[in-house]
Amino acid sequence: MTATALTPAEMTDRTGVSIDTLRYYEKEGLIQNVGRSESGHRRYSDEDVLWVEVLRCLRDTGMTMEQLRHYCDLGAQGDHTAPERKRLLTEHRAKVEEQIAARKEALKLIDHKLSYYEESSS
Amino acid sequence: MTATALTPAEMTDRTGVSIDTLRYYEKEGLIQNVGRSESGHRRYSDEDVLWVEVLRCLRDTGMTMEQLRHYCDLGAQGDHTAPERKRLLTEHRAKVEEQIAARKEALKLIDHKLSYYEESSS
DNA sequence: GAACAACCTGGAGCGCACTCCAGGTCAACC
DNA sequence: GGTTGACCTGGAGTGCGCTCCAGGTTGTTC
Repeated sequence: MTATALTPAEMTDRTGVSIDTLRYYEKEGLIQNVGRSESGHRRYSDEDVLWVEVLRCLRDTGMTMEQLRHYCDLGAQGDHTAPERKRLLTEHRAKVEEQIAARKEALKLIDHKLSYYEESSS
Repeated sequence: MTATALTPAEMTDRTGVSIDTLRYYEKEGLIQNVGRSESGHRRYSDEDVLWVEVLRCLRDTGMTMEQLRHYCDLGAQGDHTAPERKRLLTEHRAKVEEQIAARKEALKLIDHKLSYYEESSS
C-alpha cells in the first residue's frame, strides 16, 4: 500500500512542517488515518507527504483552518461530496486570482514610490 | 497646506480602515503628525489618506508592523535615510514577486486537483 | 439645556494558527 | 542495563494585529 513509512522527524524534513504542527493538523482533522508503529509512534506515508503539501499550499494562500477542516470532513464523507468540494476549491481559486491581482497592483504602487528614490543608489 | 480635514469617521469611510486601527497605527508611529482640532479631535489630511492607502498596501502584502515602523522611523529621520528606505522597499518588492509566483504555483495545484472533479458539475 | 452621537485616552481582551511544556514511554547504542 | 534522544498525550502559552471597553469630554440638534 505505502512504499515508505516516515517518522515524524522525517516527515518534517520532507515537508518543512514542524512535528508540532503535524500533530496539530491531525488533531484538527486535516490529516486523517495516520499510520502507527506497533509501539504507537506515527508513521507517515508518501500520500501523507503529498497531502500535507496540498494543505500548506491552501493555507499559504489564505484558506483558514476552519475551511480546511470542512474540506477534509467532506472528503471523509465519501464521493457524494465531490461537487461541494469542487465548489470550495473553485471558490478558493478565485480568491487566489484576486490575491495575484492585488499584488500586481501593490507592485505598481511600490514601483511608483521607488521612482522617488530614483537618483540615489543603494 | 491641506485642503480638507477629515474626521476619524470620514477617514474610515475613505480608507476602509477602522477608527481603532487608525489610532493603533498612530500609536505605533505609522501615521505621524496627525492634525487636531482646537478641542483635540483628530483631523486627517488628504496626504494622510494616501499614506494610509500605502500602509494598507504594504500590510496586505505581508509587511509586518515592525518593518513598517522601521520604515516610518527612517522617513521621520530625514532625507539621508532615503537609500535605506529604498532598500527596504526593493526588498519588499521582491517578496511580493515571490508571493505572486507562489500563488501561480498554487493555481496550478488547485487546477490539478480540480481536474479530478471534471465530470461532476457544481 | 438636555439628549445623543462622535470623539478622547489608557489599557484589557480576542482570534488565529501555531508552539511549547510537563510528565511519561519507546528505541538504539555503548 | 543505562543513558540518550525521538516520540507520546493533554493542555497551557505565545505573537501578531487588531478590537473592544470604561470612563470621560466635545459638539450638534431639538
